Amino acid sequence: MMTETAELAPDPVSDRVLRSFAGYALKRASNAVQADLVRTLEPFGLRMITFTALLLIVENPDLSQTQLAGVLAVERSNLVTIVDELEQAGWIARGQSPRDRRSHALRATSAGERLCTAARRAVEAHEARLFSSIGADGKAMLVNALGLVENAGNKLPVGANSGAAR
Amino acid sequence: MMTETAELAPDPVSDRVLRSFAGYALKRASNAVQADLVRTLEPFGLRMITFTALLLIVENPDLSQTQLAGVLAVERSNLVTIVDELEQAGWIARGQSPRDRRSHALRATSAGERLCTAARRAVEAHEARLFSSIGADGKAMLVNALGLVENAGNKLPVGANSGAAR
DNA sequence: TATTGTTATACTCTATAACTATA
DNA sequence: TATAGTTATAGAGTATAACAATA
Repeated sequence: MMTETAELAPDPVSDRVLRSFAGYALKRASNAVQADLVRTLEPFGLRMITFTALLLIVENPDLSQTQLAGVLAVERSNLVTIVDELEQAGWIARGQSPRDRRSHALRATSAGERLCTAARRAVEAHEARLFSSIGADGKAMLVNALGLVENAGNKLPVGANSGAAR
Repeated sequence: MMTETAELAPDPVSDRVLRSFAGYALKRASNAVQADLVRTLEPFGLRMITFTALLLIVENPDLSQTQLAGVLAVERSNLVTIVDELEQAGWIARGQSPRDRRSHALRATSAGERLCTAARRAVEAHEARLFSSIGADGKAMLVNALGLVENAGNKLPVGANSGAAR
Protein backbone atom coordinates (compact mmCIF):
# COMPACT_ATOMS: atom_id res chain seq x y z
CA MET A 1 0.00 0.00 0.00
CA MET A 2 1.19 3.52 -0.70
CA THR A 3 2.17 5.65 2.25
CA GLU A 4 -0.09 8.58 3.05
CA THR A 5 1.13 11.60 1.12
CA ALA A 6 -1.34 14.29 2.18
CA GLU A 7 -1.85 13.68 5.90
CA LEU A 8 1.77 13.78 6.99
CA ALA A 9 4.29 15.86 5.06
CA PRO A 10 6.67 13.50 3.25
CA ASP A 11 9.46 15.27 5.13
CA PRO A 12 12.11 15.01 2.41
CA VAL A 13 15.41 13.71 3.74
CA SER A 14 17.96 16.52 3.89
CA ASP A 15 21.31 15.82 2.26
CA ARG A 16 22.54 19.41 2.25
CA VAL A 17 25.60 18.61 4.40
CA LEU A 18 26.56 15.90 1.97
CA ARG A 19 26.13 18.27 -0.93
CA SER A 20 28.48 20.79 0.66
CA PHE A 21 31.34 18.41 -0.08
CA ALA A 22 32.95 18.88 -3.50
CA GLY A 23 34.17 15.27 -3.44
CA TYR A 24 30.55 14.19 -3.33
CA ALA A 25 29.68 16.24 -6.43
CA LEU A 26 32.75 14.78 -8.10
CA LYS A 27 31.69 11.22 -7.36
CA ARG A 28 28.11 11.78 -8.50
CA ALA A 29 29.21 13.37 -11.78
CA SER A 30 31.78 10.67 -12.38
CA ASN A 31 29.22 7.93 -11.76
CA ALA A 32 26.72 9.52 -14.15
CA VAL A 33 29.33 9.88 -16.88
CA GLN A 34 30.65 6.33 -16.44
CA ALA A 35 27.10 4.96 -16.57
CA ASP A 36 26.44 6.77 -19.83
CA LEU A 37 29.75 5.56 -21.20
CA VAL A 38 28.85 1.97 -20.35
CA ARG A 39 25.57 2.38 -22.25
CA THR A 40 27.50 3.90 -25.16
CA LEU A 41 29.94 0.99 -25.42
CA GLU A 42 27.45 -1.81 -24.81
CA PRO A 43 26.19 -2.05 -28.43
CA PHE A 44 29.78 -2.59 -29.54
CA GLY A 45 30.25 -5.51 -27.20
CA LEU A 46 32.83 -3.50 -25.26
CA ARG A 47 33.23 -2.76 -21.57
CA MET A 48 35.03 0.40 -20.43
CA ILE A 49 38.20 -1.51 -19.68
CA THR A 50 38.19 -3.50 -22.93
CA PHE A 51 37.57 -0.32 -24.94
CA THR A 52 40.46 1.41 -23.25
CA ALA A 53 42.72 -1.59 -23.77
CA LEU A 54 41.78 -1.86 -27.45
CA LEU A 55 42.37 1.85 -27.95
CA LEU A 56 45.84 1.61 -26.43
CA ILE A 57 46.75 -1.46 -28.47
CA VAL A 58 45.67 0.25 -31.67
CA GLU A 59 47.74 3.31 -30.81
CA ASN A 60 50.74 1.32 -29.59
CA PRO A 61 51.17 -1.82 -31.70
CA ASP A 62 53.24 -4.69 -30.30
CA LEU A 63 52.61 -3.56 -26.75
CA SER A 64 53.35 -6.18 -24.09
CA GLN A 65 50.78 -7.17 -21.49
CA THR A 66 52.90 -5.82 -18.67
CA GLN A 67 53.19 -2.45 -20.40
CA LEU A 68 49.46 -2.39 -21.04
CA ALA A 69 48.69 -3.29 -17.44
CA GLY A 70 50.91 -0.40 -16.41
CA VAL A 71 49.08 2.29 -18.38
CA LEU A 72 45.70 0.87 -17.48
CA ALA A 73 46.64 0.69 -13.79
CA VAL A 74 45.39 -2.88 -13.66
CA GLU A 75 47.08 -5.93 -12.16
CA ARG A 76 48.75 -8.11 -14.78
CA SER A 77 46.73 -11.05 -13.54
CA ASN A 78 43.48 -9.22 -14.15
CA LEU A 79 44.62 -8.09 -17.57
CA VAL A 80 44.63 -11.69 -18.79
CA THR A 81 40.83 -11.84 -18.87
CA ILE A 82 40.65 -8.51 -20.66
CA VAL A 83 43.09 -9.58 -23.37
CA ASP A 84 41.35 -12.97 -23.63
CA GLU A 85 38.05 -11.19 -24.24
CA LEU A 86 39.47 -9.04 -27.03
CA GLU A 87 41.33 -11.96 -28.59
CA GLN A 88 38.37 -14.34 -28.54
CA ALA A 89 36.26 -11.71 -30.27
CA GLY A 90 38.90 -11.53 -32.98
CA TRP A 91 39.79 -7.90 -32.36
CA ILE A 92 43.40 -8.38 -31.28
CA ALA A 93 46.04 -11.12 -31.52
CA ARG A 94 48.76 -12.22 -29.12
CA GLY A 95 51.77 -12.17 -31.43
CA GLN A 96 55.17 -13.41 -30.36
CA SER A 97 57.86 -10.91 -29.50
CA PRO A 98 61.01 -11.36 -31.59
CA ARG A 99 63.24 -10.49 -28.62
CA ASP A 100 61.66 -12.19 -25.63
CA ARG A 101 59.78 -15.45 -25.94
CA ARG A 102 58.04 -14.87 -22.63
CA SER A 103 56.21 -11.73 -23.66
CA HIS A 104 53.34 -11.22 -26.06
CA ALA A 105 53.24 -8.53 -28.73
CA LEU A 106 49.65 -7.33 -28.75
CA ARG A 107 48.32 -6.10 -32.07
CA ALA A 108 44.85 -5.19 -33.27
CA THR A 109 43.35 -7.10 -36.20
CA SER A 110 41.74 -5.13 -39.03
CA ALA A 111 38.35 -5.99 -37.51
CA GLY A 112 39.62 -4.65 -34.23
CA GLU A 113 40.80 -1.44 -35.86
CA ARG A 114 37.44 -0.93 -37.53
CA LEU A 115 35.59 -1.56 -34.28
CA CYS A 116 37.91 0.80 -32.43
CA THR A 117 37.27 3.60 -34.90
CA ALA A 118 33.51 3.17 -34.66
CA ALA A 119 33.50 2.91 -30.87
CA ARG A 120 35.76 5.92 -30.61
CA ARG A 121 33.34 7.99 -32.68
CA ALA A 122 30.50 6.93 -30.39
CA VAL A 123 32.53 7.86 -27.32
CA GLU A 124 33.33 11.25 -28.83
CA ALA A 125 29.62 11.79 -29.40
CA HIS A 126 28.95 10.76 -25.81
CA GLU A 127 31.52 13.29 -24.63
CA ALA A 128 30.02 16.04 -26.77
CA ARG A 129 26.57 15.20 -25.41
CA LEU A 130 27.59 15.24 -21.76
CA PHE A 131 29.89 18.25 -21.75
CA SER A 132 28.04 20.49 -24.19
CA SER A 133 26.24 22.31 -21.35
CA ILE A 134 29.49 23.84 -20.10
CA GLY A 135 30.92 24.91 -23.44
CA ALA A 136 34.42 24.43 -24.83
CA ASP A 137 36.17 26.76 -22.36
CA GLY A 138 34.14 25.31 -19.51
CA LYS A 139 35.33 21.87 -20.49
CA ALA A 140 38.95 23.01 -20.76
CA MET A 141 38.77 24.63 -17.33
CA LEU A 142 37.09 21.57 -15.91
CA VAL A 143 39.78 19.23 -17.23
CA ASN A 144 42.48 21.57 -15.92
CA ALA A 145 40.87 21.77 -12.47
CA LEU A 146 40.44 18.00 -12.36
CA GLY A 147 44.12 17.54 -13.13
CA LEU A 148 45.10 19.82 -10.24
CA VAL A 149 42.75 18.03 -7.87
CA GLU A 150 44.05 14.64 -8.96
CA ASN A 151 47.63 15.74 -8.31
CA ALA A 152 46.73 17.10 -4.89
CA GLY A 153 45.13 13.75 -4.06
CA ASN A 154 48.06 11.68 -5.22
CA LYS A 155 50.69 13.91 -3.62
CA LEU A 156 49.87 13.16 0.01
CA PRO A 157 50.66 9.50 0.54
CA VAL A 158 49.48 7.96 3.80
CA GLY A 159 50.19 9.62 7.11
CA ALA A 160 49.07 13.15 6.27
CA ASN A 161 45.76 12.97 8.11
CA SER A 162 44.90 14.85 11.27
CA GLY A 163 44.95 12.74 14.40
CA ALA A 164 41.64 11.02 15.10
CA ALA A 165 39.98 9.31 18.03
CA ARG A 166 38.10 6.06 17.84
CA MET B 1 66.85 -9.21 -14.69
CA MET B 2 66.26 -5.59 -15.57
CA THR B 3 65.32 -4.82 -19.17
CA GLU B 4 67.91 -2.89 -21.16
CA THR B 5 67.26 0.80 -20.77
CA ALA B 6 69.99 2.37 -22.87
CA GLU B 7 70.16 0.17 -25.94
CA LEU B 8 66.52 0.42 -26.93
CA ALA B 9 64.48 3.51 -26.07
CA PRO B 10 61.90 2.56 -23.41
CA ASP B 11 59.29 3.75 -25.89
CA PRO B 12 56.80 5.15 -23.40
CA VAL B 13 53.27 3.98 -24.06
CA SER B 14 51.17 6.78 -25.51
CA ASP B 15 47.85 7.41 -23.82
CA ARG B 16 47.19 10.78 -25.41
CA VAL B 17 43.94 9.61 -27.05
CA LEU B 18 42.69 8.46 -23.69
CA ARG B 19 43.63 11.76 -22.14
CA SER B 20 41.64 13.64 -24.74
CA PHE B 21 38.48 12.35 -23.08
CA ALA B 22 37.14 14.54 -20.28
CA GLY B 23 35.37 11.53 -18.76
CA TYR B 24 38.77 9.96 -18.25
CA ALA B 25 40.08 12.99 -16.36
CA LEU B 26 36.89 12.95 -14.33
CA LYS B 27 37.33 9.33 -13.35
CA ARG B 28 40.99 9.75 -12.46
CA ALA B 29 40.29 12.80 -10.27
CA SER B 30 37.34 11.09 -8.63
CA ASN B 31 39.41 7.99 -7.85
CA ALA B 32 42.20 10.07 -6.34
CA VAL B 33 39.78 12.02 -4.15
CA GLN B 34 37.89 8.92 -3.03
CA ALA B 35 41.17 7.20 -2.15
CA ASP B 36 42.22 10.15 0.01
CA LEU B 37 38.78 10.21 1.63
CA VAL B 38 39.08 6.52 2.50
CA ARG B 39 42.42 7.23 4.16
CA THR B 40 40.85 10.16 6.00
CA LEU B 41 37.99 8.09 7.41
CA GLU B 42 39.98 4.97 8.24
CA PRO B 43 41.27 6.18 11.65
CA PHE B 44 37.66 6.76 12.71
CA GLY B 45 36.67 3.20 11.87
CA LEU B 46 34.39 4.52 9.14
CA ARG B 47 34.03 3.57 5.48
CA MET B 48 32.74 6.12 2.99
CA ILE B 49 29.29 4.59 2.99
CA THR B 50 29.05 4.29 6.78
CA PHE B 51 30.23 7.89 7.20
CA THR B 52 27.60 9.12 4.77
CA ALA B 53 24.91 7.04 6.47
CA LEU B 54 25.89 8.30 9.92
CA LEU B 55 25.90 11.89 8.70
CA LEU B 56 22.41 11.53 7.27
CA ILE B 57 21.07 9.88 10.41
CA VAL B 58 22.50 12.64 12.59
CA GLU B 59 20.93 15.28 10.36
CA ASN B 60 17.60 13.45 9.99
CA PRO B 61 16.75 11.71 13.25
CA ASP B 62 14.22 8.84 13.18
CA LEU B 63 14.91 8.15 9.54
CA SER B 64 13.70 4.76 8.29
CA GLN B 65 16.01 2.33 6.53
CA THR B 66 14.03 2.58 3.30
CA GLN B 67 14.36 6.38 3.34
CA LEU B 68 18.06 6.15 4.07
CA ALA B 69 18.60 3.62 1.28
CA GLY B 70 16.82 6.06 -1.03
CA VAL B 71 19.12 9.03 -0.37
CA LEU B 72 22.20 6.86 -0.36
CA ALA B 73 21.17 5.20 -3.63
CA VAL B 74 21.80 1.80 -2.10
CA GLU B 75 19.61 -1.32 -2.18
CA ARG B 76 17.66 -1.82 1.04
CA SER B 77 19.16 -5.29 1.32
CA ASN B 78 22.68 -3.90 1.23
CA LEU B 79 21.85 -1.18 3.73
CA VAL B 80 21.28 -3.82 6.41
CA THR B 81 25.01 -4.49 6.73
CA ILE B 82 25.77 -0.79 6.86
CA VAL B 83 23.27 -0.14 9.64
CA ASP B 84 24.46 -3.28 11.45
CA GLU B 85 28.01 -1.93 11.36
CA LEU B 86 27.01 1.43 12.83
CA GLU B 87 24.77 -0.16 15.45
CA GLN B 88 27.31 -2.75 16.60
CA ALA B 89 29.86 0.04 17.08
CA GLY B 90 27.34 1.82 19.31
CA TRP B 91 27.02 4.89 17.10
CA ILE B 92 23.34 4.53 16.18
CA ALA B 93 20.32 2.63 17.47
CA ARG B 94 17.40 1.00 15.67
CA GLY B 95 14.49 2.54 17.55
CA GLN B 96 10.91 1.48 17.01
CA SER B 97 8.64 3.71 14.99
CA PRO B 98 5.50 4.77 16.88
CA ARG B 99 3.38 4.56 13.72
CA ASP B 100 4.60 1.48 11.88
CA ARG B 101 5.88 -1.55 13.70
CA ARG B 102 7.62 -2.79 10.57
CA SER B 103 9.99 0.12 10.19
CA HIS B 104 12.95 1.19 12.29
CA ALA B 105 13.56 4.75 13.47
CA LEU B 106 17.29 5.29 13.14
CA ARG B 107 18.88 7.64 15.62
CA ALA B 108 22.48 8.44 16.47
CA THR B 109 23.74 7.86 20.01
CA SER B 110 25.71 10.59 21.72
CA ALA B 111 28.89 8.64 20.94
CA GLY B 112 27.75 8.55 17.33
CA GLU B 113 27.17 12.30 17.30
CA ARG B 114 30.60 12.98 18.75
CA LEU B 115 32.23 10.68 16.20
CA CYS B 116 30.28 12.30 13.39
CA THR B 117 31.42 15.77 14.39
CA ALA B 118 35.06 14.69 14.57
CA ALA B 119 34.93 12.78 11.28
CA ARG B 120 33.19 15.68 9.61
CA ARG B 121 35.96 18.04 10.65
CA ALA B 122 38.53 15.64 9.21
CA VAL B 123 36.58 15.41 5.95
CA GLU B 124 36.41 19.20 5.75
CA ALA B 125 40.18 19.33 6.21
CA HIS B 126 40.56 16.72 3.50
CA GLU B 127 38.42 18.84 1.18
CA ALA B 128 40.41 21.97 1.94
CA ARG B 129 43.63 20.08 1.26
CA LEU B 130 42.53 18.63 -2.08
CA PHE B 131 40.76 21.65 -3.52
CA SER B 132 43.05 24.42 -2.26
CA SER B 133 45.01 24.44 -5.53
CA ILE B 134 42.01 25.75 -7.49
CA GLY B 135 40.89 28.43 -5.03
CA ALA B 136 37.43 29.20 -3.74
CA ASP B 137 36.00 30.40 -7.05
CA GLY B 138 37.64 27.54 -8.87
CA LYS B 139 35.95 25.14 -6.48
CA ALA B 140 32.58 26.85 -6.92
CA MET B 141 32.89 26.72 -10.70
CA LEU B 142 33.99 23.11 -10.53
CA VAL B 143 31.00 22.08 -8.41
CA ASN B 144 28.69 23.98 -10.72
CA ALA B 145 30.16 22.35 -13.84
CA LEU B 146 29.98 18.92 -12.24
CA GLY B 147 26.31 19.45 -11.47
CA LEU B 148 25.59 20.33 -15.10
CA VAL B 149 27.51 17.31 -16.35
CA GLU B 150 25.73 15.02 -13.90
CA ASN B 151 22.37 16.29 -15.09
CA ALA B 152 23.31 15.80 -18.72
CA GLY B 153 24.30 12.23 -17.93
CA ASN B 154 21.13 11.41 -16.04
CA LYS B 155 18.81 13.09 -18.53
CA LEU B 156 19.31 10.64 -21.39
CA PRO B 157 17.90 7.35 -20.20
CA VAL B 158 18.66 4.31 -22.35
CA GLY B 159 18.10 4.36 -26.07
CA ALA B 160 19.73 7.70 -26.87
CA ASN B 161 22.91 6.23 -28.33
CA SER B 162 23.94 6.39 -31.93
CA GLY B 163 23.39 3.19 -33.87
CA ALA B 164 26.29 0.80 -33.62
CA ALA B 165 27.44 -2.32 -35.44
CA ARG B 166 28.75 -5.41 -33.79
C1' DT C 1 -2.33 -7.13 -1.77
C1' DA C 2 1.77 -4.07 -0.67
C1' DT C 3 5.68 -2.66 2.14
C1' DT C 4 9.71 -3.08 5.79
C1' DG C 5 13.50 -5.25 7.04
C1' DT C 6 16.03 -9.32 6.27
C1' DT C 7 18.65 -13.43 4.28
C1' DA C 8 20.78 -15.74 0.63
C1' DT C 9 22.90 -15.50 -3.64
C1' DA C 10 25.34 -13.98 -7.70
C1' DC C 11 28.08 -11.05 -10.48
C1' DT C 12 31.62 -7.55 -11.26
C1' DC C 13 36.10 -5.40 -9.85
C1' DT C 14 40.08 -5.60 -7.66
C1' DA C 15 44.15 -7.48 -4.99
C1' DT C 16 47.50 -11.32 -3.65
C1' DA C 17 49.99 -15.55 -3.89
C1' DA C 18 51.95 -19.06 -6.43
C1' DC C 19 53.14 -21.54 -10.62
C1' DT C 20 55.69 -22.14 -15.67
C1' DA C 21 58.64 -20.84 -19.01
C1' DT C 22 61.76 -18.10 -20.16
C1' DA C 23 65.63 -14.57 -19.32
C1' DT D 1 67.76 -14.74 -9.46
C1' DA D 2 64.22 -12.00 -11.81
C1' DT D 3 60.52 -11.26 -15.16
C1' DA D 4 56.10 -12.33 -18.41
C1' DG D 5 52.09 -14.44 -18.49
C1' DT D 6 48.93 -17.29 -16.13
C1' DT D 7 45.82 -19.57 -12.61
C1' DA D 8 43.37 -19.69 -8.42
C1' DT D 9 41.37 -17.33 -4.83
C1' DA D 10 39.57 -13.92 -1.75
C1' DG D 11 37.62 -9.45 -0.70
C1' DA D 12 34.94 -5.53 -1.60
C1' DG D 13 30.70 -3.42 -3.88
C1' DT D 14 26.38 -4.04 -5.95
C1' DA D 15 22.02 -6.23 -7.76
C1' DT D 16 17.95 -9.67 -7.51
C1' DA D 17 14.78 -12.94 -5.48
C1' DA D 18 12.33 -14.63 -1.76
C1' DC D 19 10.68 -14.75 3.05
C1' DA D 20 8.28 -13.21 7.78
C1' DA D 21 6.00 -9.62 10.04
C1' DT D 22 3.06 -5.98 9.48
C1' DA D 23 0.13 -2.64 6.98
